[in-house]
Amino acid sequence: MDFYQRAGIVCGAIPRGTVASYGQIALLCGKPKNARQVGYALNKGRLGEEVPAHRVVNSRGLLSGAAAFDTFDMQKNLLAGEGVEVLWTREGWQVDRKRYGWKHTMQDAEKFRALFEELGI
DNA sequence: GTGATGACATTGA
DNA sequence: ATCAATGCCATCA
Repeated sequence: MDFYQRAGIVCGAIPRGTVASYGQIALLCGKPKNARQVGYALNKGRLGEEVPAHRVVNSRGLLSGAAAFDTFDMQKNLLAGEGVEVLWTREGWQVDRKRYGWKHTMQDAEKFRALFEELGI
């Protein structure tokens, strides 16, 4: 499904040291309602090894916790390695989206849209 | 085809 | 702020 190709591209475009939400990815893929599919795609490794799946969190900045990584705290460690603060809260491992959230611009969205059209996906 | 599942999001109490 | 209820939609069984 082309949605997964798009998701792969968008995830790969998340800047180092920032995180993006599932909904944000879905939105940039042109499918605002496919947040769940983004998670599904990342889980099965459908997007390939080189895709930085650890930079994707939910709308509240919470890490998945799912063992899609080798160890449970792998995602946290990868983020910490990029300078992202990951805090242990009542909810779980969490990052401050105000500070580390990817603030994509309108131009970014347009760029992706154009790219997808060009690739026909 | 039908129904359950899920790394989600939003809304309303 | 917190929690429950809904909506969502591509996979799978």
